Amino acid sequence: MAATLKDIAKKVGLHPATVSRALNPRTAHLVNPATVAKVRKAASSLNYVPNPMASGLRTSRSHTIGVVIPDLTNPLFPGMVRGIQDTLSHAGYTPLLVNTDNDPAAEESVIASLSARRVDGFVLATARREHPLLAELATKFPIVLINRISESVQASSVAADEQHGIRLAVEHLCALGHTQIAHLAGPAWSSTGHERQQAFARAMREHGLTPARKPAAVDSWSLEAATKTALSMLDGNTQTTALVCANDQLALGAIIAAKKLRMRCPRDVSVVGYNDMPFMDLVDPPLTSVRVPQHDIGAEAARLLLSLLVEDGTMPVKHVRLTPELMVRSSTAPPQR
Amino acid sequence: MAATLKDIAKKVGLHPATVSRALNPRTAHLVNPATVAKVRKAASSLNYVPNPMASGLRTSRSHTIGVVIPDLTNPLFPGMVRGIQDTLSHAGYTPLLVNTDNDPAAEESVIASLSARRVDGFVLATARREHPLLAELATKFPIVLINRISESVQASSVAADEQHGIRLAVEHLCALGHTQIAHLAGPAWSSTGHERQQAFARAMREHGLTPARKPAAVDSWSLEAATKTALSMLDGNTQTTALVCANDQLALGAIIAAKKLRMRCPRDVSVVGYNDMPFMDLVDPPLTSVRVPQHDIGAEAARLLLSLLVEDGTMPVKHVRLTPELMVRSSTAPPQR
DNA sequence: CGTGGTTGCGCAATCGATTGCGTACGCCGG
DNA sequence: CCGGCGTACGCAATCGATTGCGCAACCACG
Repeated sequence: MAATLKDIAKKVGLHPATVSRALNPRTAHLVNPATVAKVRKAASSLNYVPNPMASGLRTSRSHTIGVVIPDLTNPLFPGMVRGIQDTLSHAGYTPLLVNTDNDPAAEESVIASLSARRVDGFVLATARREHPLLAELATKFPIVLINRISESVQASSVAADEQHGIRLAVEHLCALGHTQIAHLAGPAWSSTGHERQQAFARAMREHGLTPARKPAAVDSWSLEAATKTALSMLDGNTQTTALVCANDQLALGAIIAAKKLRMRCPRDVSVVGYNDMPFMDLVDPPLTSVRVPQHDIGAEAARLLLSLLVEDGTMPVKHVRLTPELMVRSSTAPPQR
Repeated sequence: MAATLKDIAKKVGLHPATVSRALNPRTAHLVNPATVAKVRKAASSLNYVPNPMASGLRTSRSHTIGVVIPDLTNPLFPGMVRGIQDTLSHAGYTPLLVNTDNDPAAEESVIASLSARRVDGFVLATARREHPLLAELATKFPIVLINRISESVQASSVAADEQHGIRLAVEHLCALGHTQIAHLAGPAWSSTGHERQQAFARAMREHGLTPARKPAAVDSWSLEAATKTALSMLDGNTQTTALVCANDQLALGAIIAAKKLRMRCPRDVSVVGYNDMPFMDLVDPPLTSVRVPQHDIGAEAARLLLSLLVEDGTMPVKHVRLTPELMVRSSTAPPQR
């Protein structure tokens, strides 16, 4: 059905090998330019499309990249995925997307199946701060971590500048007049949770403030966990006037908790989120949030991985940090005293 | 590096062909059970993983499926994608996910690149009511349409029962006492837009009502377009007390338009959405919306496609309609008269 | 005219798995 | 003991593209 090199060869009266070289930009210089032109014309007239399985078999490169996401239905990730796809596809690579549901066992199995597919590399958004599985994976494949990073893994990464993002949030609250600010922290096993907590402590110090209370950390990035934790943070606590949350789900949970306690946001407590997921401008109240450049994170990660693939020599590990910005909305206001 | 059939063959003293047969469940019966066991043991001791490019080259089946989505950042789709993935991966297939940005030119190019990858079939969420490209694709590949369908394409499909969904919305509004109900319709080129509009007209007739005004249709599924259209619908129109919107983005746009006109939702106008995207319970006001079973739609589509792949004989075209349910929240209330 | 270097291209092996065909062997009944 | 049959397995071709090797033709130069 589909045309092959042999068909083209027959049509132009050349050997398939010559046709192969003529059609491959990297080897076309070995072939007479006039011949190349003839071959090109024949190829397009036959609607020739190279068979990636055949070339992959020979070269043992599949031109596919495994993209491992904890949960695609978390609106943070589709933007990154699109950034990855846009960049990879321009380079002739195809992403193979999988979910792990934040489950390490599922992660191991999807990584195994992607390896079985002979992907050329990985982009992973599932890193934990301690992550032996990825540490080992990094020894066998080119990999790039996104969003969540891991110092225990010897690999390049692309993420938001958490320090900067949290500082924007704290500065904003200070400028509004808040002094009693607390942090609703993400899970400590996640770099994002950990770094944002550290960043919060530092930003508060920089402003000469002490946190309104010790940070409370949720055990998962879910709205339900956040609601529970925020309830225990806010209950009977009239001091705290502002909450910096480690992501938007936590912020939404905090707002729900506040409502349950008959506190109003932002009147009684200001809340800042992180990530600025879609529609956060339409929730009640519209959420002030730190916007991370999702598409850029994905695109940059893909670019990094592509350069790893060409430089089979060990390119130095590179940690890219992209700058977030603060979207100020109505979940923050001056404290009512 | 990786073990091959030949390595196993050498280890157990058999021919690679025999090993291949022993390891393939479909042909294992041709081999002595004792031999099969021996081969299996050797395979696992060598960590043998079959090379999909080699087997694909020989069999000309890639065990990959193209999944074509208009826009992954639209929260409607990730749920479907996950349903597709969950089902396909259990069957040993890998989805290849691409976006089209609702752009027909982009669609053509991504379909071309998936064909170049030699996918075994397609799941498409990009159908228009007239869609020559897909009609032609259906003659060359097994395909299944999801969410949006197309009568001009000879292919199976899985979608929500729009008739039922819209009826739920209209019934709910009637039960609240509304009689002046209008429809904010989606683009007519989309089956979802078209069917929901038809369904609205019929549901109104069934309740002995006439629409408060002719349906106004947006030209794209975007919040911005919806805001503009809803503004012109509601401006100077004090009759209409309720709006059935063709999806959630349109509903959000309608709410924004109402606010701009100093109408309050639900006090002055009730609004019903469609799809029930994530976080629609947290927008202001919490949106009453028709929930479609996203995961099930994806899973069922994948199942349908898989059965198309085994029955290379022409399985009859099948149109599956899954039943939506209404999530009642606070964007609907009895009319204030 | 002979030598050396370059250019253009063909040959054939190779990647790993699959599969049609052939054959050896064992078992059975006659 | 022989013919017939079925089971278990090997052989070799095949899928389509890539690539090391080498041949032949060509040019230039001494």
